[in-house]
Amino acid sequence: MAANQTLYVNNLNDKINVETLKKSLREVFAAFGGIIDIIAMKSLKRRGQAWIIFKEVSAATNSLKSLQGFPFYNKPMRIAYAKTKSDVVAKADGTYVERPKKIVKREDLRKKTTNVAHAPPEIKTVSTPAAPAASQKSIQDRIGWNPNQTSTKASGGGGKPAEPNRTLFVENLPPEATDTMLSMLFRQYPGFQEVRLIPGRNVAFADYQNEYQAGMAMQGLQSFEMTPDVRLQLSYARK
DNA sequence: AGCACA
Repeated sequence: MAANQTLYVNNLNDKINVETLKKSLREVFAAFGGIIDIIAMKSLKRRGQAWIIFKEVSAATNSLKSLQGFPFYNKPMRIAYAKTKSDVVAKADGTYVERPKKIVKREDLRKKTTNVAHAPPEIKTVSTPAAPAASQKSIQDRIGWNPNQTSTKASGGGGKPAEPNRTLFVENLPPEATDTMLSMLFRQYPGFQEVRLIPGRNVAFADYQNEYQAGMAMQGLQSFEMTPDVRLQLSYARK
């Protein structure tokens, strides 16, 4: 696909409310350059996808390469260049031509309304503050998702497992893992407080409000497949 | 799976 300053992202978790999804996408992609807009919609045909419109093609290219397969709300992102130019950029180009509005067929309306009734409940968004906004520069320096990790054996620390407590010990992270990346993952679970990445080791600690919530997160994320051959290893932290 | 522009 030809390079484009707009990226097409799919395989997104469609249980996540679009507004929070867009915010989170922005957090992650903004590390690579200026973003003009992010478009995501929740209709049947369009959910699970988003368009990230960058100011520069180079930013699109870099983020495409580095974030391919990035675990985002529990699903690896699939990223490609968008097939066509976004309206905003065409407008700026002067190449924009009005496109005929989509006719909504009665069939589609019917589907839409029936589906509302049977729609699965949305995952409630956890009311934890977003990851502290690190400076543009520092994220840029530190983010880097390398999909070709070789898996390192998680030691588990050896010895007897720690008692359940509110802090999780996270092992087997790719060396380029960042706080932003990890908070994406852990903040989906209620009670999330913060995640601390330990520099130089492929390890982090994730705090929840109590050990019960930590346990839920541990169950949910245990062995999470960061890549086909790298799985997260979670245990309670030793104190 | 699905490439939009509210």
